Order: sequence, then C-alpha cells, then structure tokens
Amino acid sequence: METALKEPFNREKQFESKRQAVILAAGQAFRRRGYHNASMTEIAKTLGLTKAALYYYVRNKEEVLYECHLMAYDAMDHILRAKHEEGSALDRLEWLYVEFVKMLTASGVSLLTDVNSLGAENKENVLSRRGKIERKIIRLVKEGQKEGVIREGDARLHVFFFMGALNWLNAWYDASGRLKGKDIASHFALQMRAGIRS
Amino acid sequence: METALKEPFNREKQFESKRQAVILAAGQAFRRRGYHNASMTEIAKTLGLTKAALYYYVRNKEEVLYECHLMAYDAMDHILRAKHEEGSALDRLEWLYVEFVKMLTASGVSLLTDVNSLGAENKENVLSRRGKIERKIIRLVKEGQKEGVIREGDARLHVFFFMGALNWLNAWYDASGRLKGKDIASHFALQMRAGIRS
DNA sequence: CATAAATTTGACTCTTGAGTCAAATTTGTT
DNA sequence: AACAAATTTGACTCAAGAGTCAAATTTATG
Repeated sequence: METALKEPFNREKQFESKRQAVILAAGQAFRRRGYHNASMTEIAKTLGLTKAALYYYVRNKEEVLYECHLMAYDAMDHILRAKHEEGSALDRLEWLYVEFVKMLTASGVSLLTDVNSLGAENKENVLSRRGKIERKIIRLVKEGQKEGVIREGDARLHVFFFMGALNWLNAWYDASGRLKGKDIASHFALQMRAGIRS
Repeated sequence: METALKEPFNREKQFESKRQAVILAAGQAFRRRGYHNASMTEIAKTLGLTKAALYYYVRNKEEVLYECHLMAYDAMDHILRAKHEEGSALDRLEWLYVEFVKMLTASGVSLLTDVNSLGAENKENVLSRRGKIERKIIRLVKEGQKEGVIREGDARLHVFFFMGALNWLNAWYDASGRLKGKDIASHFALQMRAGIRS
C-alpha cells in the first residue's frame, strides 16, 4: 500500500515540483537578463546544478520559456476565477488588479513579454492565452461602462493602458528595493481606477 | 567652392543619413522580433543590402542597439525641450504625453526595453539617459502636486504607471491597424490625466 | 573616359551557447 | 549489503549568426 500507491505518486510529484522550480528560476533569469542573455548553464548554476541536469527536467530552452508564460497566465487565470462578485464592475476590476500586482511582486512568477523567441505553435498558444485574459478584462470594463461606473471610450484601449503598467513593472520592480509590493498594488489600483471611472 | 566646401559636407551628410536609416530599420526589426531574433542579415535585406554592407555604416550589432535607444531618447528630449510653459503642470504633462505617443506611433522610432544586451558602458549610458527623462517627468508631477492639481502620493509611482503604457505600446501597436496614433494619444492622455489629477 | 573615392559583396572565420549521451553517482527498497 | 531506479555529470557535437576582408562594382569629378 505504502509503496504501491503513495510512493510512485510522490515520485512524480517530486519530479514535477523540481521541474516547476526550474521553470521559476529560469523565468526570473529571463526577466532580469532577457531570454537570450540568460544561458541554460547560468540558470542551472543558480539551482546548484549543471546544464545537463536541467535537460532531465525539460526538453529544450524554448519549452522553458513557453512554460514561464503559461505559469504567469495560470496565476492570472487563478485570480480571475477567484474573483468575487460583490460590488460594481469597477470594484471587481480594482480587486483583480490589486491581486495581479501582488502576485507579480510576491510570487516570483514573471510576466514575460518575449513571445518572438517561441516557435510558431507555442507563440500562438501564448498569444491566445493572453488574448483570453485580456478579453475577460475588457468584458469587465464594458460591464462597468454599461453600469455607468466606467467612462465611455474604447474598452480595449482602457485595458491596454493599465496592463502596460503591469508589464513595465517586471522591468523595474526589484523585490529587494524599498517599495513594498502591497504599496505598489494599492497605488497602482488607485491610479488605474481613477483613470477610467466616470 | 562648390566642391571644396559643399561636396564633402554633403558626402558626410549622406553617409550619416544612410546610417540613420540603418539604425531606424534595425530598431523596427528589434521591436517587432526582439534584438537577438533579428539578424543583421535580415535587417540588411529590408534595406536591399547585404550584411557586409551594414558593417560599412556601423561597428557592430550592439552599437546599433545602443543607437536605437539613443534615437528614442533624443526624440523624447526634443519634445521635453519644446514643451510650452502655459497651463498647469498637469496640462503641460498631458501635452508631453500626447507628443510622446504621437512620436512613437508616427515617427518609426522604437522605444526598446532590452538594455541587457548592451555592454556595461552602453547600458549605463542608456539607463542614465532614461533616468534623466524620468526625473524630469517626476519633477513635473511634483510641481503639479505643489500646485494642487495632481493627487498626492509617490511621484515616481505615478510616473512608472503611465510610462508603462508607453513601453507596452511598442509591443502591441501596429501602424497598419485600425487604431490611429492620434486617437491613441488622446485616449491615453485622458486616462493618464484622470489617473493622477486631484 | 580615366581615375580615385565611396560603396557593396561573396566567401570566408570564429565564438557562443544549445543540446546529447554514456558513464558515474545518489537514493530508496528489500 | 545489493540491486534498481532516479538523478547528475563531464565531455562532447553542432548550428547559427556575428563579424572580416580582399576584391568587385558603382559614383562623382576633372
């Protein structure tokens, strides 16, 4: 029982969690130095491993980049699914935005922008994934416009504007800096909200 | 006279303008495909040249990236110097922001974010250049706060927020799309202003 | 048109980093 | 301990793209 069921299951689980650690570490390297500037050898070293060992966990570098994107979108989807239904569309949007910023500043997950280093298929998937998320947010903005709590105007532009701040965050945010994630989150949320409320 | 003064001057001018064309074309390639994904051969082809010919105009690829950054910052500095002095600090900031967006959507100049592919010295210069521009904008925001037209709060965060939209613009804006640069500019300006006014 | 300077090219070299693999090592089980 | 499975490694191959250079070609001028 112990060995027949629990053990093999744990093995896979351990493998998977190590694999996730690889993706996470790689994502941070990609974010700090860029996909092409961060070598597999370098990433391996931060994990106390050798390059060859990484290839026990992943097929190739591109797959790692792909998984980094997915990891970020999974985290965002998780927040989107958890969104509570109280308050106006604007309130719900603000809550989402706060969670996004907190996640990006606290979890170690990196929201990357380099989508051109992916092969055609992976790129499509990533863009489709991103598109779905954007569309959900755009829909929320449109609800807000119907409710009258959000200013009229191209909802897509409303969203692109404040999503830009999120992506830019990745370029300048330093976890060891004096700015605390929560503070950024509430500041950004306020600015986001003020920017689009009617 | 004709040959002794005008001619050599024109020659240099022609060389320089061709060189600028190379930088501009490269910048667009870097923006669309990323620095490392865009090969010198590919950039040369868009100019109807061969890779070797590019090296008649530039020392190496990194220098091209460096000049791309400078080109964007020159354009921004140009706008900053031209800023008129009428109106509140918020009005002046809005004017700046509109000009930035118009410049980025109309001029073909690319605002790149890949600073890690530069050598130490060039990277420092670029970051220092960027820092100067940011500081000017932050100063303007602080003026606005003194005047009482801009909401209190960390001026740097105010700025990072809406500068994010500018950087993100480069990732999604397509000159051939249905959205016209001027429309984006006025939409973004409104959203920027609303986000920080008191 | 002769010639010199400017520009462009084809055909190379060289470096870097991704990816491989057989062998070594570690871990867990009986 | 002894065995097997899981994990890690050193030492390699290989491709892609940056950068070079002598020679060819184009352009401007007297």
